[in-house]
Amino acid sequence: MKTNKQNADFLHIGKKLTKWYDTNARQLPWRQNQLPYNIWISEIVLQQTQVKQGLGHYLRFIERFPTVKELHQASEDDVLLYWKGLGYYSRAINVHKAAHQIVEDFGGEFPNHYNDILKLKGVGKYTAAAIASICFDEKIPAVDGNFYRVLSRIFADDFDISSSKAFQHFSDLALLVMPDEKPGEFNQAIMDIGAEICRPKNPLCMFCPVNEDCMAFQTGRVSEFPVKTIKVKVSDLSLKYFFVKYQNQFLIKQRGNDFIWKKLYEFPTSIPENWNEYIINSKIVNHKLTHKNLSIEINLINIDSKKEFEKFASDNDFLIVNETQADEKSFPKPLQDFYESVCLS
DNA sequence: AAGTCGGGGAT
DNA sequence: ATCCCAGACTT
Repeated sequence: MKTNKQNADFLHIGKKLTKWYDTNARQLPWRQNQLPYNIWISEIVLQQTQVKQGLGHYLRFIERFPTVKELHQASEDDVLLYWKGLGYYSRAINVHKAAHQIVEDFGGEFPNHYNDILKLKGVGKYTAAAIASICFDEKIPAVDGNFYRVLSRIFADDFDISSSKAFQHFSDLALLVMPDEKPGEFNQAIMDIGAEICRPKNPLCMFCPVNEDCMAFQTGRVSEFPVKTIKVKVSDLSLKYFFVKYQNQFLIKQRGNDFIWKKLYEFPTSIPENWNEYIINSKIVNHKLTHKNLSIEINLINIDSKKEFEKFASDNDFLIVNETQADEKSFPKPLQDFYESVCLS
């Protein structure tokens, strides 16, 4: 940290942001109260997810699992079902595990200090800081992508946000700005400013409450920040599935806890040699993930022998389900789309 | 310290 | 097409 920054007083910036939040905060369901459980779920849902995308999942999740108790009692499959289509499925696995931690390690009471909150599965430094500041008034900056962007612009700071040291760097910077009072409101102010005003592209600097204090804006260099050197690499991946039907039933199996689509259900990836002649339809579905371009071949196959169908399922550990039963499982987006299109036709 | 994990939206 | 999003976990 540069000495001139340490000696200067930037607290007035934080106070302006907190004051702005008082009258400009977005009205969001988890902000109606400050229940740790609701704030926690909202934070997990919104990891790498925009409010617009996560809001519906949040509401359905809270309705199905209103408190830690219901989440603790639920099966992992049920939690995954309510995460279907949201992505980053380890979040669902971990949020379920964390509910068990809260019951077994914290007596069913949500931990009320940063260091304890940090022990929960799926809760890292950002999320622990967000919960601790919003629910328990702890003065810890919740440093995320919004912080990187807002602070890098306010200080015209070219520190590489793709560096593993960025978190520490911007945490130090945040403490120069963060007031002692209302830490939760300050953190949420950065979230809202980052989402609505200090946007990645086309920021609305004319509406920013701290544009007078923003070094990037004052020097006309807002578009130069934040600095990010590492680009995303995208690779190609081909997958092959067989949608094996016998009357109104078909076969599924749960994926492993590694690779993509953790613990979601999928169709068989191979069939017996002599079944090839029963394939009645084959289509290619292209599906884009953040780091992969998927090409998925899905073969539709009708089996008329109940005995063969059940033997294959039994020998290879597949689950036999009908449409209603499948609706209670979580499938990857492209497989869900295919399965729905087959059942509709 | 680097790699990996989804899906949707904006540009 | 490319980038970003209320990041965390594994190696």
